[in-house]
Amino acid sequence: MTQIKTAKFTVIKQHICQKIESGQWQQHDKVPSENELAEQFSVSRMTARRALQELTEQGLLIRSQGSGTFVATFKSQSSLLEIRNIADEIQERGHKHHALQMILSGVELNHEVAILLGLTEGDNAYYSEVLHFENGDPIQLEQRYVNSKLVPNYLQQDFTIITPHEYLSSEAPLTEATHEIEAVLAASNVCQFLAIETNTPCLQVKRRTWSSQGVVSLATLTAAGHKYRLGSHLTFNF
Amino acid sequence: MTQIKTAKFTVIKQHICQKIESGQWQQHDKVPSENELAEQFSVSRMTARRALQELTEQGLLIRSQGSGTFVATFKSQSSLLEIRNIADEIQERGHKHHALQMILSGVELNHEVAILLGLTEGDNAYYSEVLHFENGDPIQLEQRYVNSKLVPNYLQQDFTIITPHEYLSSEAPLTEATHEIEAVLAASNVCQFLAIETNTPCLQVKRRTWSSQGVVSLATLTAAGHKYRLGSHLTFNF
DNA sequence: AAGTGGTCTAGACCACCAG
DNA sequence: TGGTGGTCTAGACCACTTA
Repeated sequence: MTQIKTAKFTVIKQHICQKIESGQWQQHDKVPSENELAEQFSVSRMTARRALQELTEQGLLIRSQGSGTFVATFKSQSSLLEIRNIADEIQERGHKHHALQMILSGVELNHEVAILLGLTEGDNAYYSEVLHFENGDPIQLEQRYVNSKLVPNYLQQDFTIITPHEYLSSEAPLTEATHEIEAVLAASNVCQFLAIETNTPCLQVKRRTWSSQGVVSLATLTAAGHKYRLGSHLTFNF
Repeated sequence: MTQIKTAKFTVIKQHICQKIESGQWQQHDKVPSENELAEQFSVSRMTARRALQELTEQGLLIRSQGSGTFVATFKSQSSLLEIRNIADEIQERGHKHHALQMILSGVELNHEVAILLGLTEGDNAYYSEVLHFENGDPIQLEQRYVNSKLVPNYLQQDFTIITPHEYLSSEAPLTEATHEIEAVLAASNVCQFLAIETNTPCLQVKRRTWSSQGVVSLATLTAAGHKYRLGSHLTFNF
């Protein structure tokens, strides 16, 4: 049995999150100062500070030198701000989703992917390529590396009946994700899959997802620019 | 004379950025360890660590416990989850921002733009085109319609010394925004401004912003795909 | 003037990865 | 085993805000 030790700053973060989530601390309430938290949790000020700092970066808190730390405003929402299942999105548009599983296999990691997955060059992982269709029209190619240590049964799935995202969410619940969005000209084989001309601009989203155990998966989602669009809606309620 | 002191960790960050950008440190090269940087800059390890940490969060570096810190892929990157001032973003990369004001005038609204601004076809509004440069390289074209009722003095500004975003934020604080992101082939005149070939894919962000009084502005931000990238970092603590 | 956050130091112990 | 990053401490000085 491996007992994973929870860092002290994580305990403090969770404590603050719980206060906010439960409503005990409302928007724009003052939260305890670094010194108060340090004393309360019997840690150094630097450790209490880190908890406040990270929650600030995550947008839950707002800090103001000289005056204090306050609960931020809720909140941003959008398809970019949440990780959606493409099948659900398509169905919500009243359209029909289906998928083709092009590749599903083990793979030996190169240096770059290994580092991004938190593994080592030469380690084995899983790789899948799934093409998603909306009303019979190919709309998105999903190329995905999966950490085989965290999701050992990935190769036994049938991704024509469940999306990789859906399966991964059930096996290793998301705790964190990063997106990088670029406009690219897709490789010619990708263009063939998507049934577009080779000089069509494509939106490419690289998504890295974490569970509490570490990096779960590294996905490259490519879609033709004229068929697909990302949206986000932010609100700032002062 | 106000002398702004640069924090030590910022100096180290800029040094590392410069090494990467100049090509002295290539992708996946190992960068100096915390201890090496601490000695080199005569700072404590915690300070050197902070520089590496923040650059990692910004996506320029990748860290791996036990093996070291490595250069990630370098591209300009901006966050999707907050509305940032492009001049600030560029300065945080240790680069120099400047802008050219191509157009600044009154304009009669067509049907589509009028509706998006919450006005009526034929109403007058303001229109600006500003080209943003990073280290002398044209990086983003900003085309913006502005609600003249909410920001009456827009035409009197000099957008080479303050960005439209900065000015609008001071005049009509943001309460809400929407983004739509697409990959497009830019019009030929836009390509000329951005100094790119006409078949280069571009990231195009359409941003509509609200203040408490209504729709403030409608901006189309176009950037070359190979120079610019959008990023977001999500956490799920709840 | 007191309290707050912002920066920084000079140590420490640990877990992990390499040779 | 030695180097790396991850966490943590117990101080310190500064800039800023509020009273």
